[in-house]
Amino acid sequence: MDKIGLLKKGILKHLYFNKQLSSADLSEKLSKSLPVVLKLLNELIRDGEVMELGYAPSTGGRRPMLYTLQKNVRYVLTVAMDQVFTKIGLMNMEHEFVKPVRRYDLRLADNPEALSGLEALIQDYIKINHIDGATIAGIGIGMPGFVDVEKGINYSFIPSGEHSIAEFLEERLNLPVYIDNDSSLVALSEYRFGAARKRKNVMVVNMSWGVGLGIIIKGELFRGNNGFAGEFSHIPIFTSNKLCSCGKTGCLETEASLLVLIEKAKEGIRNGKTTNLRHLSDTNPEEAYESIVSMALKGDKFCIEIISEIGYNIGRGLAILIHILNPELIILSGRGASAGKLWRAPIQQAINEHSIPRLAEHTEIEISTVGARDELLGAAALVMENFGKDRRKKKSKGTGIELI
Amino acid sequence: MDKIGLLKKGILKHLYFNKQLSSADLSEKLSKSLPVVLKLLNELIRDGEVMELGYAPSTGGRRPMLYTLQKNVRYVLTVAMDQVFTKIGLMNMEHEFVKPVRRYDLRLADNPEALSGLEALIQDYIKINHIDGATIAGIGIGMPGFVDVEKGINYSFIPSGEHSIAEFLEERLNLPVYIDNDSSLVALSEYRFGAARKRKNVMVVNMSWGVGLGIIIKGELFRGNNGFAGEFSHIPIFTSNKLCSCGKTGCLETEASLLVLIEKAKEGIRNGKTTNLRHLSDTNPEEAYESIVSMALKGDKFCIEIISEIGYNIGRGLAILIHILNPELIILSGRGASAGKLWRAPIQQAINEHSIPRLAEHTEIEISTVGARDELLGAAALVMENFGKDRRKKKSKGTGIELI
DNA sequence: AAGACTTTATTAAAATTTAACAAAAGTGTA
DNA sequence: TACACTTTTGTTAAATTTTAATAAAGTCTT
Repeated sequence: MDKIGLLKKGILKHLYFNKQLSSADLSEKLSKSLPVVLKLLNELIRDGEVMELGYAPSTGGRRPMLYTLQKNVRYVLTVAMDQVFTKIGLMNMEHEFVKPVRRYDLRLADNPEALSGLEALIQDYIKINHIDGATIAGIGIGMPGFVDVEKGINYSFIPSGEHSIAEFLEERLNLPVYIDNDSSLVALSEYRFGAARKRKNVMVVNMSWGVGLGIIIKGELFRGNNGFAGEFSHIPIFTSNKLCSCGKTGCLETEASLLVLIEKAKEGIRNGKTTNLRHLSDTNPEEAYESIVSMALKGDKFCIEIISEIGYNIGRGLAILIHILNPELIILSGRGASAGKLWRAPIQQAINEHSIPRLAEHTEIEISTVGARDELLGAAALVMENFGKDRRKKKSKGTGIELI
Repeated sequence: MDKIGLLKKGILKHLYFNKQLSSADLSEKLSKSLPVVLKLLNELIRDGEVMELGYAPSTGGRRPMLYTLQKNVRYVLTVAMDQVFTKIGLMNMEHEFVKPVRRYDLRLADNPEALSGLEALIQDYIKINHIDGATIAGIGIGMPGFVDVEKGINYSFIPSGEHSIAEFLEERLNLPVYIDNDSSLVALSEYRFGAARKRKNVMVVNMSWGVGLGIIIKGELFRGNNGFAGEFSHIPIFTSNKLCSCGKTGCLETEASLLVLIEKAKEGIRNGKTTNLRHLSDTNPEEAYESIVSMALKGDKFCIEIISEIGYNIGRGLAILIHILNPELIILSGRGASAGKLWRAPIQQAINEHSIPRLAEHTEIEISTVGARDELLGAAALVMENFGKDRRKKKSKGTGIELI
């Protein structure tokens, strides 16, 4: 794509994340001069992509014209995968679903056909909803596992050999495709639409069957050297000998995931603890978790207790994060955020006990309110994040050559 | 300073870190076009700051002219502080000392006069060595404690109230002053001159009386939100009840610093362990540490054992780092690096036991060879890192204003 | 050894930024 | 309330920078 095309996309990207901006705002965000920005804006208006919204109140001088996106010109196809289900939706430029989200069965574990299966689902969704490819900015896919975003490979699921999943789908679907780890996308949606907006250094904990971590550093998603950063679930901090799914012992996950919460609840019920909690489903952890939370929110002491235990353990992990990365904000997000402020006290307690006060007092703790929509929204953000970026990798040359 | 002045400084900065560069290299590093870079280079040559070095070998085309700095035109004043001593030196553009390094007594703990004391030392050094301020690019100071680089405040030592230490010294000395945490500077010098050159995501462990950590992320020193990132010493990962200097228990430092090594050695001697180690100084930990290392390097089994124990504990901490940040490289640096490869086996052992293999295998472990010069060198790098940067903070404006 | 391809340096053309100015509003003072 | 002064946006003109074109110097392939 040519240079000014990329710039126009850059404008659309910023308007996507900010709803309305003045030419001066865009000039600053794009590091381009006002004359250029205004020229491009007028072209975008002419093409029906952008519209004038009216004047903003003065901040002490002439009032700026505000610009916004035309709502129904471009869309993003979003995909959120977990171990058993794959959800697909279509969102407009105002972060709303314009076609109903569909939930497909697609098992990831030990499924050599996962990739072609995924392609078929997307094709199906496009076909059923009569989606015109020309209106699609791109496809964003969130998936569990070790994802190397740059190589486009998932080392845990969706085998694709040495080939890029993203490139494979791009060729088949003829649309830009971006993939990322689910926890990273939860973090991205908190950064763009949730409690982490405009913040620079934020840790987003994805409380779920494991404990994921999305890291925002200097206003960008940080993925580490191979895209594996944020493996919070498996930091070794316990001396109990519980075996973890990863083969080690002492992982945070063995004492602090929602699955552990369910285990504790079941054990309590077996041991005749005083609680209103009744039988919990063995096959549907989602349901079991929601029962525990709703009981806890109604004041059930046992449920509150076990949630506190989990929270305290999470807090121990967070204390380590605070020491190493000194973030301004930690957000508890993902499925587990529905327990809301029940987490706050035990987490804060653990942080107080295990951190240097000067550090802890500079880090806020927030519970996410964006919730379960997070991952599909994050996948959409992933697409728009890359909108207006040149995908071609520039070859790096060595410097400091020998003198002849 | 005007724009082209900053650009020229930018050229000098890159030549400082790279010795010799072609115009094409500089064009890429500065994101400026070749014609501009060549114009500026010619001006710098005319002013006697830069010289042509000759042609580099061809890489398949016309040979590029290489440029380098004139050696004795500009200097950097470097200061490295620890709890009791302050070292000051003067370095040229080839990272060599041009005046002897002087060691001054300056106690930091509970010293309300530390700041004026520091100023006096620098004044003294300038005076004694007849240094012409006009030739100095700036003053870089490394110091222990919680340092907020942006505010220029050290919250642990060198009380300056709410005022900036850097600005205070700048006014008094009439030279640009930059301060930073000692471990950050060790990391910076590894990044610029040591094993971390050209790497993007590197953790540099500063093995000393505590365990510091300097974090390089995306090719830049990462300091966290308040400059407190890298408090590796106090991550809570042990269940032993040893009280730490910070008031908590279980800190890495209580089981993994060089002071602990000395303690273990003394205890061993008291208990009559088989070792060639004799009496260790109670007042000079530096000397005690060096005795242990030299014995270990000669093959003393007991010394090797206790070094291994410390190494293993460090490794446990590193395993956590690897999970969270997925670095490409971890460097063991600082005072403790003199034990060299003795660290390697126990650290690797701990990492193998406590990390997911897929993660661990992507992270190299290196022992620093730069060694004790690190901190003064890092302070010089800090000055040049900021050379050619506009120091004025641009005021950030809010976006997304309401529509009228 | 000739022609195709690379890379750097110089120059000319195109594009962008900066600066200057005009327009529209707020602020302060008599 | 009128009028001068400051602030901020939008437009036009001048200056600068970048991109493209071209020349120069060298490597590589057949």
